[in-house]
Amino acid sequence: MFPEYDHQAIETKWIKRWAEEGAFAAEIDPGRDKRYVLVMFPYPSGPAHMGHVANYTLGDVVARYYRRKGVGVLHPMGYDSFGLPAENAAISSGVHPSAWTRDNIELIKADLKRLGFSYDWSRELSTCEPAYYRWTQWFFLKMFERGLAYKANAATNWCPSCGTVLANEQVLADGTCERCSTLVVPRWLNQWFFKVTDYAERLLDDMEKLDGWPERVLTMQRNWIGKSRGAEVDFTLEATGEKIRIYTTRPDTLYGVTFFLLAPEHPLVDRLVEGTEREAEVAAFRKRVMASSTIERTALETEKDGVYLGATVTNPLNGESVPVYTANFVLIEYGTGAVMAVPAHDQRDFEFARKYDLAIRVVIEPPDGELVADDMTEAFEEPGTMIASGAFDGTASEEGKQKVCDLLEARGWGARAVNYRLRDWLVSRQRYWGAPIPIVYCEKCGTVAVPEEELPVLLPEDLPLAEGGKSPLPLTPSFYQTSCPSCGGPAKRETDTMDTFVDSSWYYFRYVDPAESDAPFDKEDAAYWMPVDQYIGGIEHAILHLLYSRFFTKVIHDLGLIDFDEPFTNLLCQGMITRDGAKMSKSKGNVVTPGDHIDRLGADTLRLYILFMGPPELSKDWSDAGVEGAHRFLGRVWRMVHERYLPLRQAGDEPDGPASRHRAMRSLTHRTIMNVTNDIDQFAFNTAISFIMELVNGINHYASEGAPDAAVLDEAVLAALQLLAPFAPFISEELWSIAGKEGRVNDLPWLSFDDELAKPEEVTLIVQVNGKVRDRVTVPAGISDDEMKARALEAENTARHLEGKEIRKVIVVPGKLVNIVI
RNA sequence: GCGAGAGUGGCGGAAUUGGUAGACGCGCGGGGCUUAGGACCCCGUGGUUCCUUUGAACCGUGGGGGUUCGAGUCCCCCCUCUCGCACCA
Repeated sequence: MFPEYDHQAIETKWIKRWAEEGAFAAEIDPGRDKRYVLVMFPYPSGPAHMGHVANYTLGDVVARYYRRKGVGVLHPMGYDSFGLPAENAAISSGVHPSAWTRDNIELIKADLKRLGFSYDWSRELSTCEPAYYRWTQWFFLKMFERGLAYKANAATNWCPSCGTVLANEQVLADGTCERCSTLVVPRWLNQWFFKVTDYAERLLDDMEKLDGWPERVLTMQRNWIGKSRGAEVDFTLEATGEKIRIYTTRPDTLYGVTFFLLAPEHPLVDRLVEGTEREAEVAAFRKRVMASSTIERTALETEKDGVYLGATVTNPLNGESVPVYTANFVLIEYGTGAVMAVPAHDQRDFEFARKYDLAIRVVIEPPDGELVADDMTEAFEEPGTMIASGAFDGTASEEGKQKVCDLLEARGWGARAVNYRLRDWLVSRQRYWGAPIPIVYCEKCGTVAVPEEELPVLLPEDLPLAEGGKSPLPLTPSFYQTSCPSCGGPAKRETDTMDTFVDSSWYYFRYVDPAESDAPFDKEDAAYWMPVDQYIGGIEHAILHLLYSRFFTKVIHDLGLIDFDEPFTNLLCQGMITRDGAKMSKSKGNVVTPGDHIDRLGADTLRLYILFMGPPELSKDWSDAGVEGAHRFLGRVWRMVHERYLPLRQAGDEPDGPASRHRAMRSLTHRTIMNVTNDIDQFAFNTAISFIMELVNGINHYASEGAPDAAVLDEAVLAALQLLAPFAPFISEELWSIAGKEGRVNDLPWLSFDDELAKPEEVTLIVQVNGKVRDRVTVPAGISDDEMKARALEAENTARHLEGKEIRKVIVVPGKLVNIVI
């Protein structure tokens, strides 16, 4: 008898062994190719969940594979450890965010270690540690120096539940907070921003370099940046003669302007109605609009609404006078906050015109006929031919755009312009558990940067949360009272902290040298390891984290610290793990905890199953029965070594059966090496595993049908263990040593295969008659087309179908198929 | 509405360049071992029909057309689902 497969003992043993032997340390070796394999670091909110297991297993298999391919691998791990959940936990349970966070780091770390991930643990980092956030603050200062960090009044997204402002990217499509699902409301506040818009063009253009990224992520980023080309045009306010600038993408429709719109927040609105009978009405209107949530205001279904402002403007192109309204659908933050309205060719303007009985003038004629304004049911927004447009009549609208722009520029009425939907990144948060913004306000000197050598601005970790979960920082004089770095006089610190997305926008640089104390990272180390060769993470970060990281990398490039400007060469977006088709969540009660499965079935089983479930990028539904199957397979591998392999080495019987039987086994072995290698290269782990399963089944058959050839069996079993090692490293390592082999299987060079051996000796020839499969014939591999034809024609079942028929054509696919056309 | 992706057995999913549809696994059925159950091993498993058997025929990759000797794969039209963006002028 042989020992049972005791996954707990085996896994405990090898975790310890690998740690003692420093098996996964990343070392710089300029003579060797490198791979930086990174999986998005977790937010430590408790033990690991299945999404973590799926993500980190993927990364680990890739890292282990590359290591065995002989390249230097950097595979690090850390924690995104500042953030709101820590404060929410503090509110509900009274634990300090700092303690809560550090406890959770220990919980998730324990799970990550149990899963056998091959991290270089010496590089572990945590964004809430002063040694780390010191450099987050340093980057803020660099941004500030370059005018990329600025403070401004702006309409912000306020989450009433989180009690803080949010970045645009953190507001979901339904207008709710991405963290707590509360409806976000607008607030006009003085806040810190990063000038991402300065980089809009580069963020867009450089996507060309990202051919290792999924197309859908690039599309999402492209849409988010939202570049549009058009023109800015100055209209003249008739009462005062001052110019009001608008932005339009349709300069070709300038002759169709019949009214003019201002965003309710536009500063001109107040001035126009001040002291008039409309003042109260307009004020009430604006109050109503601004009070509605972002979602209400931006929903397509929201009815067009507006108020006449009692003013008129002149259209520079035709000198016409049109009325000025304020309207709910005009956004202050896009373009200039003022819009020319062309109801015939813009759906929103059309609806507004119908509601307020304003003129509709057709100036673009559709290719297929005339358009009558009174009969229109919707705006005509497609290209056409310009009409009722003076000298431009008869011009195609696309061409007209250019010609009108030429005229605008020639006359000084306007100019070509580009606009982006992308807004500057709002980075200040009225929260406690984050990196303090390193700024001081002095009555004399104004806004002053904290000098670099005074970093970090330490976050006091002994403060309880204030009333209602608010940040204690503004209430703590020992924190905010300071002296001005410039004049030495009394000054007040900024009490806002940074958005946690700032912390995570540069962490991958820190891993190259997390102990570095003179800089955020060592330039030479970064030159070796960066950029990240393979980044892996959830699709939910397609915009937020990935866009911010790209921005940071470009800034770091411009600071002269690196000579590349994209952080992630290849990106794999992992699908979600669901249960019964639904996202796992505590409220639904469908959470599957990895820890339980590791205890019961082992980390190897869990790793293997989660990869076997399906392609990485697909979302996958968890099955308890399925995971049992993976465990059963590992049991078969265990028995294969103990029942088939070990006894044979003692017995040494003469091999049974013809040479072809043994040659077929070798062929399967080599074919499996080929297939598994190809599949891992393409991240097709599910099929790679199924090939290993076939090999193991094949070995068991081979060894049970008669005495195997010792060398053939040796080759097959050892190959199976080596191929299995990246997926199930513990059992592979254990069986490797049980098989009496030296060293760690996880360190062996990746297997190569023999092309000739990988080809089977015999192939099944498919015989079709008129495209329908009628017979299968086993033939030697590599026979000629003529022989194939002959064998096909004499096949028994084929002959029946050919009886009395005339053969018109025979198609031969070499080595595969013969199709007889009758 | 715009953009991206996907529809294959009871289930998860396989199928270079068009060339055996359903690999591998789960589940299910049958058998072995066992006092019994579990575990394990062996066999079977898309549907329908026919046959005593060996077996055979037809249907079958969301629906409908098409190209081709041959279509899950290519082309056209349609349906459904998922995800992202949605008053950006």
